[in-house]
Amino acid sequence: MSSVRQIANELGISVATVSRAMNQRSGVSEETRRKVLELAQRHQYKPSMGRKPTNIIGLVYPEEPVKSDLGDFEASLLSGILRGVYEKKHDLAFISAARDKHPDETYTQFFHRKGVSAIIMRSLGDTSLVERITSEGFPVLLVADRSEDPAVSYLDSISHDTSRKAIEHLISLGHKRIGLAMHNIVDTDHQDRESGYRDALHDAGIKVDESLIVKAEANTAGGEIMLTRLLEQEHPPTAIFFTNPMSTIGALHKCLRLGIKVPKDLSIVGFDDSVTRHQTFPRYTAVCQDAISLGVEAARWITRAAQSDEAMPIYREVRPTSFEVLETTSYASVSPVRIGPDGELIRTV
Amino acid sequence: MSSVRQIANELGISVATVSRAMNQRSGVSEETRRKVLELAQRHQYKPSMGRKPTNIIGLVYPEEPVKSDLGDFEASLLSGILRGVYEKKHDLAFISAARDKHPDETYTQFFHRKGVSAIIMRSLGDTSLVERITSEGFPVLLVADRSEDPAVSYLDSISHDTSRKAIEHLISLGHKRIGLAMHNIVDTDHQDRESGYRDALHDAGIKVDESLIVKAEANTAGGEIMLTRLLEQEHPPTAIFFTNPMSTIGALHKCLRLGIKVPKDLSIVGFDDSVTRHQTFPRYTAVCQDAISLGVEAARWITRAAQSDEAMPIYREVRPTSFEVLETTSYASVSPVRIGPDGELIRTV
DNA sequence: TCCTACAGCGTAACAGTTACGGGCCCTCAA
DNA sequence: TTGAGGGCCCGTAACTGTTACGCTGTAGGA
Repeated sequence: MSSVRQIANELGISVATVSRAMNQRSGVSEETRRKVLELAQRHQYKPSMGRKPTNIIGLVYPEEPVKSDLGDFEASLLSGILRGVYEKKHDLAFISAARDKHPDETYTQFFHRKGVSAIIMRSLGDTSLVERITSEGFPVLLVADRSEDPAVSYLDSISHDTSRKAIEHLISLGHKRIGLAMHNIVDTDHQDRESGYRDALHDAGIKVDESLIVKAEANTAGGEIMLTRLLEQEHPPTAIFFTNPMSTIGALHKCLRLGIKVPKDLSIVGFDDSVTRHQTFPRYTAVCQDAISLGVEAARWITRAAQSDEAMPIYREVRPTSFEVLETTSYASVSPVRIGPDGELIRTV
Repeated sequence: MSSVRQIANELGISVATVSRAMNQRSGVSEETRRKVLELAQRHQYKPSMGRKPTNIIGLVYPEEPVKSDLGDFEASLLSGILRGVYEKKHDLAFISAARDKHPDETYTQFFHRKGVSAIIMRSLGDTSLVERITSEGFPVLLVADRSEDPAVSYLDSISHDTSRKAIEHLISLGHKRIGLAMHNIVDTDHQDRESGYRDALHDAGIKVDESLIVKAEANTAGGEIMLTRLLEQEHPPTAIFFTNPMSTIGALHKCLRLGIKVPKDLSIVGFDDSVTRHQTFPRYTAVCQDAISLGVEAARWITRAAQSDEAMPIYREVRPTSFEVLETTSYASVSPVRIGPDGELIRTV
């Protein structure tokens, strides 16, 4: 209905100018460009490229560039997304949201210019971008996070109940001082895990000791740091819940290096996005989410949204996680270990 | 120069028919379609989509669908490729080579139809596809493998010399019976590592014992299997070279579980694509390749190839790997351990 | 005053795609 | 036998967006 020529007529300019304005080419005054983009937005203009429909799904990260090392979670999620997208005969393109978007053009215009008909978004803690894109009416699915905005569709996994179950498991083994080692970037997932931790302790009548909650980066170094920080305390915990796979790995290796026997001296509950829990020594008890199936499901929904012409109903799903007991949790130690000022191991009597 | 209308004229048909034939739409007889595609290939026809240049780089895997779990190497490689592609203001799309390519259309036509101007390919052991695409003149770079075909451009890392250095390191520590644990899918990388192993032993005057060379899948289970198979022998090795990160991890954990002291009882040299060697206990001595920088470099070259109009000169580079001594190699044990029929540990005197 | 340079824009020709309709052939019923 | 329908194949023409080329006006300097 609305074409380049229509916009040109309405503004009393030529189609060439409109096209130039749309594609960030030179030879257009800033004022004309702004008017064109503004009118295009009002008309919900979609370039239809000789009418040929495109079937590319975009995968958008807010950061630029994508952080150098795709973690285990991102890799598993991507595997799942690829599988789902291929199943529906679409392709997948990585799109950088920040790189070459013109400030005056809307995200809708930007994605159309890239030939992308719908996107899957990661938030990494900041959901403002997905809310803005949703408000433009462009089909977008937030994956592995949630948004307060009631218009945003998302697919997340919920770890509150399972985290709570994990802490209850520890309490049932006699643990009373339980540490919580979290990612220092707060998203809803980590809030979930923290509230599960607090609820379990509260219901068991154990007062939360804020000094037992530590935060660091979600990598092996962060795991070592958090373990050390917790065990250097005068009254160290007898069990720790790590909310991230990499920090769990780092902590387990630090224990091996220091001579801390897991689970005899210290019980550890970790988090797993795929099969990492089976690849450590000892295999760790974990709250598990299935990142692959999360990706598959996200891809299935977004391909449907890309194909349907009218707007999809808002979609919100939180998938349950599971709790798997392996080899790193046991009865609370009667003589908890702590780390001395020189890094040596001290057994409290 | 050659347009849809030109092809239509030459065949005495209409542009609509040509367009339909190109895009796998119905309403064209098979014979006409074949004639159109054949002539388009002869004319080196490139659809130029209203003259608008596309700048999407394709990432192509021969298998369909992409194997469910992107390994550490694939994830690191992808990180690097993304970084390089973004740096050059291009986008990256995953393309499935097998999914919806029409048998009669060439790969060049297929990629143009997808809006992809150049591709990076993974081989997974079979280089026939990249050779075929190269022969069509489409810009393609094979990454992390090599091809015999002199027309194929590739970027690989060579591990022969470094593998040899690793074995020489073991020999200098007094090891004489050294096991080789390989991936059961043979590509040039693994051939490299095997020949480095053989050359080092040969030059040291040690006869290769074929029973010390075992193969399995490149995952943790494969590592455990290979370790077991080697140590069950009557004259077990005192050191093992694992040519894959995941099998190295599996073997190290199996050692912890069995009570085999590394490196006192058994020395292990592993392989690393990123930073895995620092995330095990003990940290393992390894032949290291940098998958991220491999990806960055591949992306830089292919974006240049995508932008230049004429064909690029053939590009071939093999990047060196490095050898890093960490905590899993030491002097050859005087009383090598072996695994008994019931899985128990036996110390040979 | 005249010349040059450049930014901004329009005309027209180009690219590829598709709605519509028209032959052609086959089938089936009157 | 003939007419009606229907499906396949294809062409005409109208549509999409893009760009080479040239025009106009303005600013600056010789």
